[in-house]
Amino acid sequence: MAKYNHKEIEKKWQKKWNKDELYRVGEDAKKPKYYILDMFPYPSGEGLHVGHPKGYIATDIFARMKMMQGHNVLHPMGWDAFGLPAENYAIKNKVHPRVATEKNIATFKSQIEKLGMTYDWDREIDTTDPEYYKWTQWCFLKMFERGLAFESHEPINWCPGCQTGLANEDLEDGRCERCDSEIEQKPMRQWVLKITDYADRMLEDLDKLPEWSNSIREMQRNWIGRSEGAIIKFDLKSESDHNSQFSTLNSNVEVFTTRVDTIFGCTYMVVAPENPVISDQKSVISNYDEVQEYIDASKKKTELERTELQKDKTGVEIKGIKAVNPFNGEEIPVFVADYVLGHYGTGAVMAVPAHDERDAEFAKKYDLPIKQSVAQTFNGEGKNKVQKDKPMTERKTVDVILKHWEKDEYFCLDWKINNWKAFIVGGVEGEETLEEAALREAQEESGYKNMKVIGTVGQEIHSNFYAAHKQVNRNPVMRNCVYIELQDGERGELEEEHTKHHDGVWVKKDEVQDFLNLSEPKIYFDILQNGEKAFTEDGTLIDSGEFSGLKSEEAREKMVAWLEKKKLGGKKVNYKLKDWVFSRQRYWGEPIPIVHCEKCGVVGVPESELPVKLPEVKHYEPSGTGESPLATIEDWVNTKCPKCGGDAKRETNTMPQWAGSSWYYLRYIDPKNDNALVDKDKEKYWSPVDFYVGGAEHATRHLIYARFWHKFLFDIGVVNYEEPFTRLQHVGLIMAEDGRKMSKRWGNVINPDDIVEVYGADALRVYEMFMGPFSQSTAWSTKGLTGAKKFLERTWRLFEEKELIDCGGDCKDIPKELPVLLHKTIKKVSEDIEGFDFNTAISQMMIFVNEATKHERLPKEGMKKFLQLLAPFAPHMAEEIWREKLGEKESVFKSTWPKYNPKKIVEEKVEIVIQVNGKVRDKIEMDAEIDEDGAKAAALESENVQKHIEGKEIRKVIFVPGKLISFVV
RNA sequence: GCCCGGAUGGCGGAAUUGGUAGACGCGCUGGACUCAAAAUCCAGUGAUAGCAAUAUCGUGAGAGUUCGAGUCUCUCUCUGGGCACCA
Repeated sequence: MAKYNHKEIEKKWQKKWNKDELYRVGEDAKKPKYYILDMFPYPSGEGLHVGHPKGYIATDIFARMKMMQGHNVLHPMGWDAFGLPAENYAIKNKVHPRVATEKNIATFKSQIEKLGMTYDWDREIDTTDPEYYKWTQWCFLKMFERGLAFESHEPINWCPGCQTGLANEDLEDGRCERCDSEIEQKPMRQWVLKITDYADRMLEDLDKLPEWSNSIREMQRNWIGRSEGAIIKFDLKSESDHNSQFSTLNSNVEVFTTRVDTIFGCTYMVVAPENPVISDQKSVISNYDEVQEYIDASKKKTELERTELQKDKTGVEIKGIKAVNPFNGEEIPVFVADYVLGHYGTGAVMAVPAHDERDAEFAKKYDLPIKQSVAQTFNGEGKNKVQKDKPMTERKTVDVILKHWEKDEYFCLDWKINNWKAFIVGGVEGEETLEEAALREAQEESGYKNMKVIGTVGQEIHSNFYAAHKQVNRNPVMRNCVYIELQDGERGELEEEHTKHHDGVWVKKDEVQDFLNLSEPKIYFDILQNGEKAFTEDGTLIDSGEFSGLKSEEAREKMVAWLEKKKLGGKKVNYKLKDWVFSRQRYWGEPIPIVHCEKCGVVGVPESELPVKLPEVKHYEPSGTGESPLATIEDWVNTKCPKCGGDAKRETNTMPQWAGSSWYYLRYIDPKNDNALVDKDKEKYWSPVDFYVGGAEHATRHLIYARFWHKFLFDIGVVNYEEPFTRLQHVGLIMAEDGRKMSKRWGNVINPDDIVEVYGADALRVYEMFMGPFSQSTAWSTKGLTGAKKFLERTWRLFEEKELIDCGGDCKDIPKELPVLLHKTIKKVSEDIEGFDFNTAISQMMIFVNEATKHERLPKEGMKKFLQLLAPFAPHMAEEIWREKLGEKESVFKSTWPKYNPKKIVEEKVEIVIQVNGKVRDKIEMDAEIDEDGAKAAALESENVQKHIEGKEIRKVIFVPGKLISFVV
């Protein structure tokens, strides 16, 4: 052995491990199993760049440690190979996608193998292999049999670039995720999977996944977008020509709302352009042409345009009809506007501009009435809390915002008792209007004479509190606010009753918010400055008939019950998640195993005839007519109906790329089984996937689909547990050195093959794990890579140049700090690999190597343990030293992972920090077990501590054993 | 707009329950070796003042709690990600 030659070593051990079948695994009841999984890659034509294997390196390190800890580890790899790029490449270069795919897989595999991975290649899978997609088709048939896969003619997302329909999950900001084309809505025949049937279960079971990050669970919750509300029927009335009276039509419109409690504030209704009520009522709509014109215009807009213009809401009143609010019988106008979406809820909403921002915007633009029905509510806290045994009184008050006659200042009251800081507030008496009361109060409390009422500010607010000085509850105080401007400074004498409790002060505009200490005046002043926004939170119902006075939540329950009793609607749950549009009009995907028979209709291909193989075609181009290229192959399309034997045609749509990846992790368990998707016993042994590692971009696509698919397989008894992935970890990207994403386009791609050639696979592995926290994205640095390489070389030299002393477990003549450090290192590296904190694990190993380098003689046993820790990170180098230098007979990966001895990481002497008033003044070495008195005595001997304590009294001593002692003087 | 993260030296990043901020690596500076360079090794490296001991300041900004705050609370700024007219 001499110089560290990575090229020789790495090739040598890769060959040897392969030959010895080191990574082959089978079911072994004696060992605990561990299934660790990488998200399998799409084998693109560009090959891997150094960022791609980051996750694979991490799982490999993890897998190796688990192996050494005695687990039976399943760590497989495969290819998600159906998809558009291969097909587009085929179109361009006239190469069959199969050929291009095979070539790409070979490239990927060779790149991955050079990194020294533990993959069991006997279990390799490829989603484009008919033996694999047979089972994808089988899953589809099972869903079809249970009504979960069905044909639909609803308009779907159509990508004009890719010439295919897409699922919602394939869009990004209204554009095609793949080619960036603007998406159109196109009605066409589609296969759809009823994923919404599983929405609630997918939502609930997120709580069973504590080892998933909160952020991804939150993302899934948002994507599923469950909202609970009510359906309400509004009867329609039409205007008769003669007397402009409205008469009841035998028809109604259903709206969906989550805020039925605001319904007394509903002042109009809006239906989506797609809502069929418009054409149904054509005969009674007096401006039908205008309405139709609006609908046509909004149909021309793409979804993107409709949402991009979201600030500017447009709409047209549908004249000749009115809707009737079932709660109060009010007749309200009906509008058509494209801010209401056809595909969500019922495609119609009750508009409550006082309590919904979008409705408010529309109402302001078209000058529609705004009517408050829910009051913002404050409840007193502490001393101000309502006391049940004291009398309850209602009271109506007005807050007065009084502006100075020439300066930008406002008149406020500084209360001597209560410490309130507020505007003038007074009761509204008898028949007084708000304005009259405000004017009277302003004059009484301020003494100024000439003032002008400008208008009211904001909505009614309710306050519930206990007024201690009167010993009654104010329950509620219904407050409003009036804005008044002084005309001049003429002022009379103030009566004593108005000065004894508070002083009047002028406060500059910018300081008013800081001055005020009560919520209600703050809200009013904010509205005066910044304009009014709809109040969209819960509160107390007002002007809502029999429901007045209820809290929003209680009101919703009672109102839904009322609707159900009267058969005018009821409870309803809606989801943002849409059913999964599952057919693609492209070639390179799994054929959907369905035939269309003239007699029998849609018939599933019998299981015995699976797989339905993808036929050879001359052209892969999409037809553009919404049919897949398969439609042109007559002898494939024309077939016999499996039911009646008559003429039938095959389904020519193919499945989306997500299909094969929705269940692939199950096939690794039993990749060659021809009789079942997976053998039941094997499935029981290996599943679930204990740990799943991959990119965050799949949080709402692959991971939604796979969870759905898995739950379906659970329901039909293929798997024995409900959630496929127990622990989930995201890989952070590796950016290029210039901070941009690595891409052919920027010319900043680094190929791992080149790095392996120059620096070695081990250096690349160590570097990528050392770059930073695993889930964080970090820029590549070739300088940083040399640091990793240097660390490996220093480690190599340790075994090359130092004298290794073989003295059993317990060496007397070696530096005593080394065993302590070793056991600390064992602890840290083991825990950090488990937690995926590789950067700190490596840093700890560096500390160990730095210390060991200082000594000439090292304990052999300890150094072996260190080598075992290093082995998962730098497997080739570790194996070389283990076998060739230390002469071990078996692979280091067959050795047993070292355990740390808790007793050995306790140091005898520790540095105790001495603080005076929280500042570090000295550090003294003491016995680790020293008690407070001992530490205190030692600390007080320090010169520097004495200097800071001198002449002062020690008031308190805080002692943290083994850490610090702190004096407060 | 809403929901999650994040902000620490020249750079990547460390820091159990609040308890020595800057571990480890890169870079930089000086030195050793060398005819010289590379490689390697040794020392130094948050800022300011000082020969030094040491002192003061310092974890995006501002307030607060505490003997003590990168860590906890509130407000704000910037930034990454997700969702977005979802009624």
